[in-house]
Amino acid sequence: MAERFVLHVDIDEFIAAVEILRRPELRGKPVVVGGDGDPTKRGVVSTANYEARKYGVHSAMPLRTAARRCPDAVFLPVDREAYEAASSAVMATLRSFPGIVEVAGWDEAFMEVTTDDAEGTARSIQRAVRERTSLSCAVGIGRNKLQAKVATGFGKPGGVFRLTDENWHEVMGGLPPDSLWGIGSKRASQMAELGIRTVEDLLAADDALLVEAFGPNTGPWYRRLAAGRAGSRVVAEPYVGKSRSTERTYQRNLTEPQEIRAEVARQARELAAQLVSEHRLAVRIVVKVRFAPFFTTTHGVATEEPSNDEGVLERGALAALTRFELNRPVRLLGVRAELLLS
DNA sequence: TCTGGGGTCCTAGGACCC
DNA sequence: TCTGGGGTCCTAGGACCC
Repeated sequence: MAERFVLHVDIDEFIAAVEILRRPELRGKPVVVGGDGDPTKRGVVSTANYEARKYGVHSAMPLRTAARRCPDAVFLPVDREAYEAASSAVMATLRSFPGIVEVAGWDEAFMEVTTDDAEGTARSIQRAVRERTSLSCAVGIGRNKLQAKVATGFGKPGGVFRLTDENWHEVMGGLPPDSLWGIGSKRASQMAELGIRTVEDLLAADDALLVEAFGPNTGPWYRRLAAGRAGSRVVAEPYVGKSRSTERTYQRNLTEPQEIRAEVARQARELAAQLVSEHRLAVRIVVKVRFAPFFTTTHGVATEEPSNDEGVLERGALAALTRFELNRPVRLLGVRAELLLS
């Protein structure tokens, strides 16, 4: 009997894999992609391949740390366009299967399928992706997005794993809460202080305690995560963004107010051009300043009217900038536009 | 040791209104 | 002298994800 399943497809070491496809001589060597490819500069690892991970290199690690842990690694710059092209090829392959495909990032997607052989379907997907893109993927099988997403982690690399109500408790019960999709390390530490050290503990936790610690919506939602019963429907419609932003970390800290203003103005104009090309209008402009060593604040202003005019965005950003006390060195500046939802 | 860039969603406090 | 309670909006910050 055909049943409904949610699958989660996740390309193995996606960015590194795309790079190695066009530089076959790198296969088998440790490869780290991040920043502009110079590991002496400010920047972090986007993806490391499995050879580099053996040395303890992982995503979001500072490039300098990665270089120290694995000095022999090949460091490559991020090339968005190449990954977007590879991603499109993967998604087109997934859409060739019957069912709903929801893109969830460059290298992952959810699918809602109806089948009497979920594992067989997952294997067919893996075969098609490999044939058409030369990329390898893991597939998680669940009854909702949460189960499918968590399942994929057990299938990596290249495998298939099923996680449903039948085995959720057995597989997840003893794991720490940050094994769940939506709970990170900060929440896990806070939970540990409350005596919640496993998914099972979280499931058994007192609702009032969770509400007090994490808020009226988030607290109960965490318990649903622990039960493996959360996640929205799989939808094919592309997501309509609510904001657009640009930001930049400078290789040397900025100290001159004039230079800081010029950079914020430049980013605001760049953002305006992006909004024009997407036919979107900003209703609010928010400026972000990260002071050295690493302290971040934001201030925003409403635009006089919804707009994507270069002058309006620049004036808004500069107005927001006046709310900061620029008395310390600045390592990052950013401008975000909150968009009119039509 | 040093910590990117692009996003989303939730929370909490204060303003404001009835 | 003392001033309730609820709703909504705005704003900044924090957590999380890829």
